[in-house]
Amino acid sequence: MDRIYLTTPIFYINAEPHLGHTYTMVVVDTLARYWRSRGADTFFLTGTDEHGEKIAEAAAAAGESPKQFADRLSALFRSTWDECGITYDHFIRTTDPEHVRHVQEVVARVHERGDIYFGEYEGLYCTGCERYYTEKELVDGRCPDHRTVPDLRREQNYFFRMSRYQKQLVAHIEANPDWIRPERFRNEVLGFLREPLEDLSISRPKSRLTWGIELPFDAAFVLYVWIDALLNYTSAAAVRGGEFFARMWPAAEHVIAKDILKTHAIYWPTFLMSAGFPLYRHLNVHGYWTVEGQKMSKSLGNVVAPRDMIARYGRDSFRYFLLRESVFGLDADFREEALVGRYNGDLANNLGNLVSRTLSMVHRYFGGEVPPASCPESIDREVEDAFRSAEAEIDGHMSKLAFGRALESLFRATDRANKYIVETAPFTLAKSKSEMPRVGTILRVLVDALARSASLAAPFLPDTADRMVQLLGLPADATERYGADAASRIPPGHRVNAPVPLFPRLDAPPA
RNA sequence: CGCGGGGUGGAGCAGUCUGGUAGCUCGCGAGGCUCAUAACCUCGAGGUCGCAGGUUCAAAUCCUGCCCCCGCAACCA
Repeated sequence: MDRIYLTTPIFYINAEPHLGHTYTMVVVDTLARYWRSRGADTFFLTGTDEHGEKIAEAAAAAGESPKQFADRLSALFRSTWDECGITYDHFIRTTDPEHVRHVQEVVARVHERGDIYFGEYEGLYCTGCERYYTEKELVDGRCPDHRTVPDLRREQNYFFRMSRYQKQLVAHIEANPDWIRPERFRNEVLGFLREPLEDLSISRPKSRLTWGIELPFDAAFVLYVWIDALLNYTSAAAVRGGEFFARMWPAAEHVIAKDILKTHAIYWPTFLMSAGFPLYRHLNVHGYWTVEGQKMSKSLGNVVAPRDMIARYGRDSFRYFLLRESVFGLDADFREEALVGRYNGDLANNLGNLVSRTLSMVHRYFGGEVPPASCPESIDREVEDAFRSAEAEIDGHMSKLAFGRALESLFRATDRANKYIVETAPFTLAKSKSEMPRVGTILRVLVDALARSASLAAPFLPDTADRMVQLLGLPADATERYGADAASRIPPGHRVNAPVPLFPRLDAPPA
């Protein structure tokens, strides 16, 4: 696999960025950094979803035009990701003119193909919600939100012949067992698909909503927001030209949260089939975060804002916690106390301390110059092997999105290096002059271990890797290439900087 | 018979698909070291893997039944 086109959902801008969005971003950013460092042709797409009824309403409530509102919120998302150090390649907005053009082109093609027809929809409509409900969604025949009895309404709209592609979709899912992963979500989709698919209403009359993309074949309607939103994925590739599209789009890896499984596993692929595009390579579905055991919600007031966490703990610590403490695909619980525990246990005591004690000894015993490995012993190899194993394990885990496991592997290696210091006791040997060559060799092994740690940690802990590289006196791009050869570029006599604690220990979680 | 997730040493979790000495982090107890961020290292205590049956040479893992917990209005990854 030498190509990868990574996507996050484009976030709907009726809420501010929170823990959930951030998790998705961190996951994809980590994948992007990882694949880039492995030399893969990598593209990372994110953005904002800005059309639709809810945005129009929210804008009105804020006393702004929809476009003004969208500009403001989109900028907020973008700046939040910039502050988090997210390395996206393209930030798409569904209000971008190129996107609008792409959407209209594709919708026109699907229409020409005969997969869009004009029809009438009859359903139970709640005027308060401005949407239709199915009988199942109603509570005692009333709108669950407004407690009112919905009207039976008819509306004429355009429909996408989703039903036409059901068989083909089921066949694809069955032929590609890991196309939707983890498996529980694949099973859920196959469950949906046991029932006949209904065609999808893909228009809204302008009499009801104007904040959307106009249908290319009927100016009286705008496109249903989900079709508009899903097409962001191909849109961003298409604007880069046909060659880019042909090369990268089939390597698409979508990362989403479980709430939008149906749109991505059913609406999207059937629409792609109709449009004549290849399907994406994988749909990767993750779970939700609870906060201190409770559902995160505005009404409970427990929404975790990424900016607050970064301000309090730093980017890498927050990021580390999200990756280390969750299993991709399962729900996870965010507890600040646990974050502090991870910070102290893994980042400060294990990795940070290894950096500290190694550099400290290089300075104390060799004036900051990396000594030559003039006196090797067999135990030295165990440290090198630990990092080599870690690298192989990380590769295995990353291909399965097992971020927590990957980090575990990395920290097993740094832990091995910490034990090595006690086992070889260079600080004891240093008391006798004749042992100094051996002391130097031990420190050389440790400096190499630091370089390797930085290299392996870079996708997960980018700031930390940069700081380690700086402390080691290596060029800033030293972590860009991944792998165990990271160490080989440090010649004897190379000067390293004096240690600065990477992760000052935190005593207690703030209240 | 609504759907889904979960029940593994004191806490939080992994392992369950592809049965075969029950693992990780934290906490706890004892000892050690001093290069280091009150860190680090070693050893130890602590589990009938929700319950009951079944399959098997062998079950946390597969099968059956049962019990308990959580989520399923909206916001929303």
